[in-house]
Amino acid sequence: MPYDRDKHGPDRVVGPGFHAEVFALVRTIPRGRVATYGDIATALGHPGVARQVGFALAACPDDIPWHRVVNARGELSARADGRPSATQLRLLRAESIVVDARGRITQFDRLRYAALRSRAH
DNA sequence: CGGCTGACGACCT
DNA sequence: GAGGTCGCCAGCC
Repeated sequence: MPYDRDKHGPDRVVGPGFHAEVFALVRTIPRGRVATYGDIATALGHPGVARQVGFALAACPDDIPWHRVVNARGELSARADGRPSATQLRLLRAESIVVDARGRITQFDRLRYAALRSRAH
């Protein structure tokens, strides 16, 4: 899915090129591992803009492993319809990541990609 | 200009 | 654990 400003908003958050930086970082998350929106924001030097990271991922290209990004509680974030993405769930399970009935990733702490964890300060 | 809205999150009851 | 508050940024009334 190509970037569509009308549907996905500005390709500019906390400065020009924010979306591209988010995509580049998400691409580094290994198969079978996950990261949080906040981890991405903090790693880019902008702790606190986790929401904007989510916004950016809504517009990401197909070759970005966006499904490996979940919220800080290790759950698949809800979409506009109030429910998590079935596609995200399928892609995660395809990587042997276990998601329980409430949408939470089992062993989240262990699967969280260390290289992107809160390196702020 | 003012208020509302998000694939969020840290804090406080 | 379940709720509520507030900060975050840009777009759109």
